[in-house]
Amino acid sequence: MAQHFEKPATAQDVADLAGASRTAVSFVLNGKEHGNVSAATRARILAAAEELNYSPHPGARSLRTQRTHLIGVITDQIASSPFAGRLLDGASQLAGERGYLAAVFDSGGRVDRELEAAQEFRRRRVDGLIYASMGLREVTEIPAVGLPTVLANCFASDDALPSVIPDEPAAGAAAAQLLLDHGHRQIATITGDIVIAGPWRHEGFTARLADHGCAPEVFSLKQRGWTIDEGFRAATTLLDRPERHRPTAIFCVTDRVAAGALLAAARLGLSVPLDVSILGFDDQEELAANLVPALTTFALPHREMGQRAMALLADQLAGVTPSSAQVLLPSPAVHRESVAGPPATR
Amino acid sequence: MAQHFEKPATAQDVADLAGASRTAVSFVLNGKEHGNVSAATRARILAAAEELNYSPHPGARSLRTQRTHLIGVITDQIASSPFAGRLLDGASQLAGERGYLAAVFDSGGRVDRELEAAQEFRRRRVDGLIYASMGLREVTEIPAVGLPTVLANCFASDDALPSVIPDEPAAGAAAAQLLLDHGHRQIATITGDIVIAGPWRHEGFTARLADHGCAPEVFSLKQRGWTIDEGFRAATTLLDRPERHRPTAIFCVTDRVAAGALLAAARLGLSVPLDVSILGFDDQEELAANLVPALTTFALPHREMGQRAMALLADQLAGVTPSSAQVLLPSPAVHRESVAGPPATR
DNA sequence: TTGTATGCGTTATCAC
DNA sequence: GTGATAACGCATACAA
Repeated sequence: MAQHFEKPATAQDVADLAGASRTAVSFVLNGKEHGNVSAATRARILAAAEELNYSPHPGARSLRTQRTHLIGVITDQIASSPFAGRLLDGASQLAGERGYLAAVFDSGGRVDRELEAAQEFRRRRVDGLIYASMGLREVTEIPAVGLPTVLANCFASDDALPSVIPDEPAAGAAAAQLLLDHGHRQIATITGDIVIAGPWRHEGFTARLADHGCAPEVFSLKQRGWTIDEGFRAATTLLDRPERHRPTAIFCVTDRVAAGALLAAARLGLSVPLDVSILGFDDQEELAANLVPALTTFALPHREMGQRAMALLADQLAGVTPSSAQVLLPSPAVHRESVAGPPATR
Repeated sequence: MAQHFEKPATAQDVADLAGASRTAVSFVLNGKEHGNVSAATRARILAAAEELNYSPHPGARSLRTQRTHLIGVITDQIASSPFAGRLLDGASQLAGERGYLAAVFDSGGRVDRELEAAQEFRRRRVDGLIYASMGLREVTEIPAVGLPTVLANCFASDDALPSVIPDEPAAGAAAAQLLLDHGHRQIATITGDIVIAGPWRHEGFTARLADHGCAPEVFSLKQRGWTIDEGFRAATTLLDRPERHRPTAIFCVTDRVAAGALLAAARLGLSVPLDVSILGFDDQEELAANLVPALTTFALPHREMGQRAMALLADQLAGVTPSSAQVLLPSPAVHRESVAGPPATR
């Protein structure tokens, strides 16, 4: 079965080899033979197509059908984010399964390049657009209106466009539940409102705690945001106390912050998770898994967001109207070593 | 200047509006008006095209010209590598500048998916292929032979395909020079042959040192590879000695190894860079910049590799024969805090 | 200098 | 059941 890449075969070639008409070939290969074609010719056509390694010329097809089976993916910064690859990979993979090809254009967060991307994709006659963001955010100006568009990891203010985003409150609640299940009652959080996800996570977290008659001590980061350093300082404040006033568990809004908290605990001579449990969020590659102890955290569903967004778009292009404007995806827990029960003495 | 995305205009529309022929339109828009078209009609055509926001239908064009202006990029794992985004972004950006659109397919390192990708791209009638690897490596089986192909961050055994890779020996030499320039003479290296880049870097490093009558103490990693843990143990061996037998600088084959070395120094009560300088390699995102002290290292030219590979391919598609089969790119130093001069007492 | 005609490979309509 | 035939939008050889 040698691969020959010489000159691609045409439908006419297939028809000739099969002793049939182009019409028959087209019908068979597109599954439109509604009893229009005999089983015998059908078989011959299939065999001929296989033999010639035939695949229809996408240009010709798009000329006729007005569809390119191309999807444009516009991202901000996502190409240089540690999570980004997974989202893109999920989107690309699902595109393949549905007969589409995904082309990615990274805007680097610059609006002018987003517009440029949209125009380029329009020139290319893409069938639809996916607009993906590195961090969860609300998006106001979506370029390239007029093309079917789905938002991934971002959402439109007015829900004008379908979007798929992580269910942050649910993840916060799951985080609370995890700590409650381990028996913790004296719980602190290090949080912040630098990005939109922070408050949402926190809301779900405190709500679930409240369900169990518990209220966390809240340390709110007001700095520029999310750094290891800030986590270190915040955790030092929370932990540098007599044992009975010290939280037995800290939920950190971010793995970076959690890394700082781990450092702070070590600096104070506290063992994690024996003296205090530390729970992160994000499952940031190369960080969470390599800390000592390895960080228990929650993984944002980046790959799944890419997949679902593409699936939504493919459905829409197939004429299926989306059941809901917004898809919420769970962030599964990643159990590692930084969370255990509270100290026996408490 | 409202954006109207209704029905794309055709060349005929432009011709009608300009009061000219389709031929003239085609000539003007493709720069083929070799004195075939009057300046007046030329101006009218340009104005009409602008007015209608005209862009030629790529399907129709590809049908006619047998070129899709599409480039397929096949990667292994690259979508989930921290460096990957930069390479892809560089390739994608340069593709845009040259009138191409890059579509990425991640094989996840699995050969069957590489073949699948090549076939999909062939079906799509891409004009050429870029084959990009996450880590520098020799590549044996390139699928989709028959299409113009350029290798990025990998190379073919027989140099059958043009490739663009980092100049590892030169980078090693630059690392040596950096330490020499700071006045170091008692130098150690932590290296290994787990990936092909290691020995190449090391070779350049020792050669440059030899030029200055210097020979490093070599600690060769024989373990599975590249981890922080291994770096820690290796550096402990090198540093846990009386001062006069201790190297004043260590060149680590990898940032991960350097991170371990930093830890080891801290554990031994040695200050970096006051007591010992640590030099890394890779400029691994989220790691090198966030270590304490921030790591001085070398940045692999991922973006540039993507750009150059795409440029090479575009040249080749334009009929320019590549000047050399292999392009070597430098890895610039990233000066941070972990390298200084040797202690004054030495 | 401009216009006309043809073919690229498909799909789909419509007589046969 | 099957086989001509038109049309999609563009580039270009050739006629005017």
